[in-house]
Amino acid sequence: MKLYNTLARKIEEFIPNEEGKVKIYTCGPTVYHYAHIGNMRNYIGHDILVRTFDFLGYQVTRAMNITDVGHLTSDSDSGEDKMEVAKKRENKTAYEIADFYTDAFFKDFYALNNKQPDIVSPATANIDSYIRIIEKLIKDDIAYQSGGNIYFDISKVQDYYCLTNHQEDKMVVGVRDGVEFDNNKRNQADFALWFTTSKFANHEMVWDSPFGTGYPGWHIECSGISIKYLGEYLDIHGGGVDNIFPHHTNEIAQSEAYLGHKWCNYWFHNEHLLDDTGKMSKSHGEFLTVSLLADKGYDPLSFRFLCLNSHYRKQMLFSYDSLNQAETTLKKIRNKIANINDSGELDNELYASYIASFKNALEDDLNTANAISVLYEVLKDDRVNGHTKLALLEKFDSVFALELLKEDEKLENDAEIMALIEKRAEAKKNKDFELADSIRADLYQKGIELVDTREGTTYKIVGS
RNA sequence: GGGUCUAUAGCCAAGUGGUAAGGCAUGGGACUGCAACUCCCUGAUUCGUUGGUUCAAAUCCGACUAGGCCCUCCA
Repeated sequence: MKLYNTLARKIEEFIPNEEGKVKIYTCGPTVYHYAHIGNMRNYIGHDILVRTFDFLGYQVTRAMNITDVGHLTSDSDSGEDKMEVAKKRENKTAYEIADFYTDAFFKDFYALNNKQPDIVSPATANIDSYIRIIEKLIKDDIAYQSGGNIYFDISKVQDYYCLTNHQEDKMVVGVRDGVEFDNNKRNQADFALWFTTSKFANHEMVWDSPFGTGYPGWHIECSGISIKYLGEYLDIHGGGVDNIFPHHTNEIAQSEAYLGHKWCNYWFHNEHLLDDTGKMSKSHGEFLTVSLLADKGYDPLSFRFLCLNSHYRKQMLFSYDSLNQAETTLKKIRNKIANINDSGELDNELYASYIASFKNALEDDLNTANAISVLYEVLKDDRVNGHTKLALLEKFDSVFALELLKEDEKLENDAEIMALIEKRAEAKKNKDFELADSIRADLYQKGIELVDTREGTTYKIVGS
């Protein structure tokens, strides 16, 4: 299995810490707002990673956090907490906000057929882990207290910028609005591990700690949760590319300073989804969620398919045009598969050969576009009998998760529909096409589409 | 300013030194009473521009152009 490793800035052979097992950590959602489809592309990327390891026979353990403790809008003393902003906006408690958006997130997450991570844990449920790490860092003189907060001193670690190649003296402070210089820090790039009440008057989410009543900084949660549930040695840690700096950089610094050894070997980053205004974000452009696409009549799996047609490390421009294409194509594929007769014995040779092609594509840094090409080859290959095709497609779909073999639903009024189909057949036989067409049109109005085949007429739900 | 990534047909894209996969759309045909579904046929003398290396370059190197992302909230 070859994977691009951000830490090495190249594609590398994946070697797990423990043979046959892989531990994966995914940076989860912040839950003060809806997750848009750009966020979801990242989770689809991780899902393909996990399912590929499943397919290859690894035993996967994956953890994901839910960031339910607010993040500041700035790193300095000023700025507002995002959860507090959401509270004002929606007139709810911070915990109500977090619950609401967590539910919304998972609704969309599962609509895309993403596998449930083995461990999902909210930031607020692991405060003890963060305190343990921070205490050790203070004891080791790597973290320090200043202005009521605890900061991580980046000058105490070797190669702080290992993920990015940044040169400190060339960095610009406050490139973005709302980011200000924090005078409490010893070094410009130091980051907060713990905030105390001195910084925020009405902060609802606070906990007691040896450093004062307050709340954790926004990098410590992932280290804390990962180490707590996945142990001291992690195989793969992932997220969106914008997490590389500072979030993942800081995670490496604090985790390795705490553990005293290398922590995670592979860093997996998904590129962004763009719209015509640039990076898809919560603040500009059309705020699109999976639920909104579903409301517009799209199958959420069409979006998944769209993502699989591209590569996770390539920026992808979202447009309705491309989504429509994806939806059409996915329907065609499902139709073709539905027309395959489950005949013949399993052809072991052809089966193995196509599985190998499929595996090759995925092992090449998750080349899903090529894996999909293998799917087309199977569909078109006359040498492969129906039974073998279906077996292959089922196996492929364990990674794609596009419900390629979804059975058409039988409706409750099946008998009624079959009677009408018979009536239409009779009418066609009598060349009464007016009646035949009106039956077809009526059923279409009710959401039932008739499909004429050589073997007779069947039906399906319109749009499926 | 620094770091980093990308550029292949109308669109999505594969390609990692040996002469441009695949899909969608388009156009034509078969099937059909007409449709839908399905099937067959149909596309790039050329890979952002420009130098160079090589017998050979979309692939390697340099320059340029355009765009994205990061530089302490962001997937």
